[in-house]
Amino acid sequence: MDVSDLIDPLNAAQREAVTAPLGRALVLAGAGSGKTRVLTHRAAWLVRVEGATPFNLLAVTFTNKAAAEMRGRIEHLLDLSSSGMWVGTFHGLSHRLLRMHWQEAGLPQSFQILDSEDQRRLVKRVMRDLKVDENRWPVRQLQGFINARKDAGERPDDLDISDPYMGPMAQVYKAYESACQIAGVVDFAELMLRTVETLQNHLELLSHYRRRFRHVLVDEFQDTNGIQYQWLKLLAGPEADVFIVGDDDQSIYGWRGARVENLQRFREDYANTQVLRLEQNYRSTSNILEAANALISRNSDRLGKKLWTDGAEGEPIAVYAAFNEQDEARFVIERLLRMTEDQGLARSDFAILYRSNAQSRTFEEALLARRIPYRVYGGLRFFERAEIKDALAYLRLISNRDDSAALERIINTPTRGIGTRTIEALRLTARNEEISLWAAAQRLVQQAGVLPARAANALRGFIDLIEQLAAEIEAAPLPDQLEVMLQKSGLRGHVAKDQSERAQDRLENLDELITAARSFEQDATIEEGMDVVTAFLSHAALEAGEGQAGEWEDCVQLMTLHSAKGLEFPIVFIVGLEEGLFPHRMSTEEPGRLEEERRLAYVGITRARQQLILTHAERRRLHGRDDLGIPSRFIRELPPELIEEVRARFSVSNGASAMANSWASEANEFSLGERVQHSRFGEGIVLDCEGSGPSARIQVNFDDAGAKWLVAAYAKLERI
DNA sequence: CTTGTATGACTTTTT
DNA sequence: GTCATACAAG
Repeated sequence: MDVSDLIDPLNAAQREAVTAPLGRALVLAGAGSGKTRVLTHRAAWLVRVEGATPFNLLAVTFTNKAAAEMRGRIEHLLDLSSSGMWVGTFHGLSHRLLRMHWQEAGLPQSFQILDSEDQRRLVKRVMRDLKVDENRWPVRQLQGFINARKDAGERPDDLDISDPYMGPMAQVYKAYESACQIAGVVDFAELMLRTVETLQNHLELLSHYRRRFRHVLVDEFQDTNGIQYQWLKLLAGPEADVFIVGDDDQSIYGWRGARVENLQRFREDYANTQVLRLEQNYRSTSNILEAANALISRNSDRLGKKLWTDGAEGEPIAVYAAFNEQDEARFVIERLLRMTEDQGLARSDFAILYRSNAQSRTFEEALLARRIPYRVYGGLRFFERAEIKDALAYLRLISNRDDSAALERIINTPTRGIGTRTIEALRLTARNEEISLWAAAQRLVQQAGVLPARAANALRGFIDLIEQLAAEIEAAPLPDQLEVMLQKSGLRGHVAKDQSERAQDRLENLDELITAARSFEQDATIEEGMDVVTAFLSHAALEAGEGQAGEWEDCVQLMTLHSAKGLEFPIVFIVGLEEGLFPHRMSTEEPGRLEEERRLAYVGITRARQQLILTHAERRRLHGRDDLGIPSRFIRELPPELIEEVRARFSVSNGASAMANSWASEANEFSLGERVQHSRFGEGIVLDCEGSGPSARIQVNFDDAGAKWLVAAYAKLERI
């Protein structure tokens, strides 16, 4: 590919970014401004024009999906089928470094990765051992605390143990850390922190990588947290060429430790940073863009950026006030069906976005009832399913007997007569001797009289089982290892006898696991010195897989606003725009968190290419109770001239919601289901309304004359 | 030790 | 409404 092919498809601003002189460049790239394109073209430019080799590049993002896309596009631009490029996620690349330098990192060679669930279990275990009151310090909170400390780069010794509140938490952190070390496991945050520490403590390694990675590229920089920033600063030394791309307006992961300030900090830490802005949007109509601009302009402390387009104005933004969540779903689906017919759109052109996962259910039910194929993103992923994790825990234990987290998971799964008393005894010994549960088990089995005979026998049976499995499957291909293990451990039988219709699903999942192992063994490139089991287990933890199959099918897309980031759709519905839901109740108190909610709304709006439809419900059943919904402030913050109220109705009987709706003062006044009288057609029931102002139309099902659409301004309907 | 029922919590989520 | 956990009974 020619260099001009690299440059020609770009606009002036993009071109300036791609061809920026070596040094530090910060690209503030608005939604839909072609940031991924700029990043990948920059990488190709470095190789083509600046004389870099792919070997000199380090390109980092957050998700596996984004990393895969980035790699694919760069390789395509460079016409390479594979390369020595380090392109990946922060965690994936850290993992790679730790595998290569496990000794320097102080880890066992076959260390394993704890996912969030494993981590929570282990934190809980540690808290019980320390007799920390779980009512006062909920496990999740402690887990969050530990991760937040690690994300900030802090170890227990950096904390104040004497503080009455912090103290116990710091102790749990410390005990958790040593439990991980004994078991030879690391959590996600540890991957980052341990990498940073390893590089800091081994300057020869650091300078090796700095010499190698002369060009560092980072996407979604606004999502970096403290430790990731440190990580980048370490690897991108003073000499490196650094190219970062981000958008402060799309920072929606502050609650998980992301620090937008890192964008500013980068400018301060790296002198002579060239700041470039990409403000031309190629995605959305100008109506959509203007709405997004108006909304986000209400936030303070922005780095400043205003999106524009020379595209068409497009449709106004439709706002629909539903009575309840069923009506909301009905409206969305009817709209959707009508648009597929009228405009020849595919189902996959529609996205339904919501604030929280619980909202998907109503839409799923409605779609199911109409037999419209759909796909829900998020939810339980493949490698997170209980039966899969049980199976993997056997592999973990076989490959590392000290992995106590794995042992606890399966010591009595399937049930083999090892109960809490026995496990309690193991823990006591393990804690006193500072050894793993496995070592404790061996010790207790050998010492007669410590355990009741029956428990000792059961435990011996378990130890023998693991040893036998280990001997038997050693050196076998991975899928065969799994097969033998599933059979001999009794896990498959255990899953099969679970009497619910889910048993079948679970068995299929286990088969799917074997299939996954087979294709992994065939396709994956495994680092030198890493055995295939370790690689497979790491893969399972780092890439938990999709939640649902069937990506190829043409279906309506349902997802949270968070998971929509980075995607785009011709038609976008944002539903549940009510105070308390979106912005979420828990984020309305602090101004900072409210602004993050607003950015989330901004992200949602800018997903839409052609049309944006917003809905809110007056009543909503949430957590099993009925709630009255006030339309979200985010609707009010949009310029009224860009909005078309599809039908705003007032529930006259209800003072609170009528007041809530008072902002929509020009809307017509009939409710769905209300009985009305017409001079010619007689009595009927309001079925539907559309539009607002003089052109508003209303559909009434008359008792005698049947369903009719009427222009509200002329129909002179009277409420009965 | 297993099973069933009561209780309470309950944004967002990638790695 | 649903999920996970806690506790009591079998």
